[in-house]
Amino acid sequence: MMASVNDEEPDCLGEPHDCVVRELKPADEKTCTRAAGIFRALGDLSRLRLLSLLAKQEMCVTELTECLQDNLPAISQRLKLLRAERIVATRRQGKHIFYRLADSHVAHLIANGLAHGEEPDESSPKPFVT
Amino acid sequence: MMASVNDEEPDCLGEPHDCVVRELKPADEKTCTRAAGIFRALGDLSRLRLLSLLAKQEMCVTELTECLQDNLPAISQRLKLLRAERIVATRRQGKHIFYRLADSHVAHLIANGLAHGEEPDESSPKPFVT
DNA sequence: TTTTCACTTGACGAAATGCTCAAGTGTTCG
DNA sequence: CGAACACTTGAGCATTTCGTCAAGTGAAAA
Repeated sequence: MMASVNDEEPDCLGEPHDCVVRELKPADEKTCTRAAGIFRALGDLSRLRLLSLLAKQEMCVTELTECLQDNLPAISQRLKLLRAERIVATRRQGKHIFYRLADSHVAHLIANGLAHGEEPDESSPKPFVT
Repeated sequence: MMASVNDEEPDCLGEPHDCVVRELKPADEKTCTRAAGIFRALGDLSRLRLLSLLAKQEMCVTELTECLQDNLPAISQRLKLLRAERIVATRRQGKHIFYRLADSHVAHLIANGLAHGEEPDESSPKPFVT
């Protein structure tokens, strides 16, 4: 038995509903993979709090440690992941390594997500963020 | 002993660096939590592919099953999570339940993330993190 | 009412994730 | 040079998350 794809197909599978869209394809696989990677990296409370700081200004690891009231290796681990996803970029200055958001696109994404998070809980008018 | 917050403080902790930002705070906790929840929901390849379809048009579960070539309970589970995060909304019509993106803000966020995912890959291959 | 259909849900195992601790790197300063 | 400093990394763990399967729900047809 190899019911690999669909394990219990509805009878209406091949039939037209009100709108027929069987041939519609999801976005390109590589695009989705990359985008999902970014979203996943942003989808963690500790990392997002960190990024909300970097959205305001460049900071070094020690400063982040102070602002976030967390321990340094933990923060460094988060930064490592964010670096791997190219969400943040670094710059060394003397003994310190300064982190910043990698580009304006990422900054836009974060600002947008936080703006949505600010909205009153249930259904509400949607202010626009560009 | 309770070295709960910082386990190995750098000596420069209280000292000014080139820019002093010790008092800078991350974004509001509730805001971050909500935003991280949304990002986490978008940060999964299967769910993002599904959402890239709903970004194009409203679809019922069976149609999604066809377009995504996946089994129905798996898709229903993903929709359940997306519903919990209020990323999608539903409408019943006869036997079918149609799903759509919950609001334009979410649509904007998804479009934005996918647009970023489309950009030419700067340098390194895939980021893999442990 | 009973049956069918389209979909949802709970439970469980496998895999991925995040944190902590200890050790390691690369830079600067004495 | 060697020591101190700022940060990174690897390993081990507890927790979370995801897909699968079987059973359940509610609307509509019979």
